[in-house]
Amino acid sequence: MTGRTVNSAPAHRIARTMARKPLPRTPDSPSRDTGSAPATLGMVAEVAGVSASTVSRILNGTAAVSDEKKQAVYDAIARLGFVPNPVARGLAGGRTLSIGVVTQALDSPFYGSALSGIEDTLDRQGYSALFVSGQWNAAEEARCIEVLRARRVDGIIVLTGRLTDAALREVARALPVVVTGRRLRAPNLVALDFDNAEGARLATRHLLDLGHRRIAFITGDVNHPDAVQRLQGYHHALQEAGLRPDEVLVEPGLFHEESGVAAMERLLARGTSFSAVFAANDQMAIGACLALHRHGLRVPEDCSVIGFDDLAMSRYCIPPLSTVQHPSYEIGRLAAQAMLGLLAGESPDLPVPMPKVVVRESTATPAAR
Amino acid sequence: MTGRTVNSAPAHRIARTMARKPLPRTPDSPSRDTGSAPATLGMVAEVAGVSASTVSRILNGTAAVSDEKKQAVYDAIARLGFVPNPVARGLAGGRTLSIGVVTQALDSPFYGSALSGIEDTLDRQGYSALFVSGQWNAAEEARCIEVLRARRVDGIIVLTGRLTDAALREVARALPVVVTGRRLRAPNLVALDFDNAEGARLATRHLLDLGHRRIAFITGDVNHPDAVQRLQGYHHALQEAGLRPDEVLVEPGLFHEESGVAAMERLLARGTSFSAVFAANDQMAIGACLALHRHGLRVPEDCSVIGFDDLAMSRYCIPPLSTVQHPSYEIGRLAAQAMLGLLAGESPDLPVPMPKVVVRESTATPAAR
DNA sequence: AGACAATATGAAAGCGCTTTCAAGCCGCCT
DNA sequence: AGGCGGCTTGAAAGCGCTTTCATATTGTCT
Repeated sequence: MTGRTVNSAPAHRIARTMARKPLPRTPDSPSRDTGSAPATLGMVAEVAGVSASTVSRILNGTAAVSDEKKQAVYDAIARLGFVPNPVARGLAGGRTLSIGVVTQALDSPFYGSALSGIEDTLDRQGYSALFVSGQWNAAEEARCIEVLRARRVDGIIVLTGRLTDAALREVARALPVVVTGRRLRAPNLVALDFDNAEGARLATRHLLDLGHRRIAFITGDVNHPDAVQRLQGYHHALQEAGLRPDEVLVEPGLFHEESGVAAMERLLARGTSFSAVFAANDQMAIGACLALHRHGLRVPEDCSVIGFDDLAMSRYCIPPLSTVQHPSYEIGRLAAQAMLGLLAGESPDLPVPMPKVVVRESTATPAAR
Repeated sequence: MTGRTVNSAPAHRIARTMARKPLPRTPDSPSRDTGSAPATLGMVAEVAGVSASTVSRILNGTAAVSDEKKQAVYDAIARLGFVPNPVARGLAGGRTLSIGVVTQALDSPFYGSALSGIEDTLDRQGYSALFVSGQWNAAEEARCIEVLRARRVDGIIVLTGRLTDAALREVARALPVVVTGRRLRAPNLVALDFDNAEGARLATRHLLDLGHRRIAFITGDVNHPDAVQRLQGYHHALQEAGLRPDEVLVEPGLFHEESGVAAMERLLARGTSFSAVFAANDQMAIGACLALHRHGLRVPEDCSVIGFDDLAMSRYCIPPLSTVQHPSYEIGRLAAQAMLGLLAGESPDLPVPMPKVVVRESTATPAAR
């Protein structure tokens, strides 16, 4: 009866079909709580001796209900162990109590903690997060958003991402949107922009203050807005100090460790001197440290290194990495809060923390020569 | 009309209520594709001149349909940009094409990549993953599972976790379950057990082979099954080598970097000699390295260090960390595959990769004294 | 040629919940 | 005392889709 064969169906269709009613569940002992089919609102109504509408009203607080019935309903709910079905709720009410989150990678140390911040905040309000990763790719991101919309999420949080502002605005016409890592004004959308340029300026400034003059910079992926802002901050600090940026000291990176070692290798191979390097994120800074180490150069004695992001692990590098605090967990939390605000019909205006440099042991006064 | 005030409603209720129809969406230009209400199956049916049932059948391949109508329907789908609503699908069909994943933390380098493996695999089959984190806490995990069941996921993947086997079996009575990090047989459940003890034995063995005799061990959180298995493996290797485990060399840790430095500090403070240390995971190994560094001890010259997990970053430590390969992405992938298998009514039996030691630069022959 | 089995299709009944809509009740006003 | 407004409540109509069930069409067999 269940194992109907469907020849023309694609593979996963067959799977779905066969999976139907996977457990014929023994239909004995009618009202056991675990194992038996979950209670429905209708069952609660019946047990409580009221109508479904009343139960719904009590659940949602959408209308006044007499205390007497309220009590009866609560009792019935407890007795049946009833939990409202969010799927049905989503269909009927148009809300699913779930928020889509477009991230770039689930396994990135930076985004990971932002996701954590989002989850914690949302969960507290009964919302669930649906994470999908865009793999640093605009097309993929667009697909993610389609998936999320298809799943009828109540709102979408985009962590940085490569979509155009216009695309985001378009999405916001249908759904509240919170986006990090860019400045953008649009109805039904809030942008949480972390001041990357300022952070980069501070990092460079820290190096300058220590007395460094030849400061190399390892950029992030230049397709990524954060990367260009950080480069600007680096330039800005240099100019403030009356230094002329030297293109020879700027090496492209891709935001991951390997690109950090590669960039440092190139810097070293080139033979230009520098006494410090600023990497556009901690992962590349760590890679750069390793490359220096391989060349017998000590950090910070022979070369100071500063990163960006202040990943949890940066505190445990050898030597512990000086870096710029980029509070990802906090940013995740703020993004989630902003979303909750939007959902509540407000136009939240949350203060994004300012970057701060965290001085640890990878930066020092340049060696006197 | 929309801004009805509901005094008795709790805060987030109000939010929900006010959020209704957040965009009165300009009801102009009737059938634009973006922005206007998404197409429904009914609309497709109408445009194609067939019944809804037929469209559904085509979509699901649940019955033969004439090529002619099929074509008409495909055309209509394309024209309207129709995407089936998974919420409605979930309600009607009992399936939501979503899989719940109970993890311990979203921001852990180890779990992060497992999640990545799960997402990649599931996504390819049209499933979405719903990640919730149990924060290393059985009660919280149980709550997570409740949330997932309430959301009517089609199955649940539990990454390790602290739930009892019995609890898991119980969950498996209602939903297919895949669990990692334990050995367990039950209907409708597959357990993917990585051989932690063997991995630990190999790591210890590696140190022994190098000539180390006094090998310290930093355990993981002893409430965590992985931790005890790894301790067993350590003991096992010692015994194989005819060495008597010395309790003085075993220090408890909590699986994170800070606990690694603390454990190493205690080891050092104690004054007992050892020429190598095996930490139950890479994060603690990294912490241990830092503590050694702070005491002016070099790795591996003064003390060899080996970790466990082979995190992406371990390759970039200074020195690059020798460790045991624990392919988390692959494990995530396998877990997802197992779930798909279960959903297809099979009893998948997937081979979990065996641990392998990865020798890098943090382990070496003990210094001759 | 008539009967019977396939085959293709549509109508309709849900899935579990929200939300009008309308009705029943009560108390208060003039 | 009659009527009107406010409160509580239930019936019923969906939300968008799947899945019987029944009906029409065709083909096949004797």
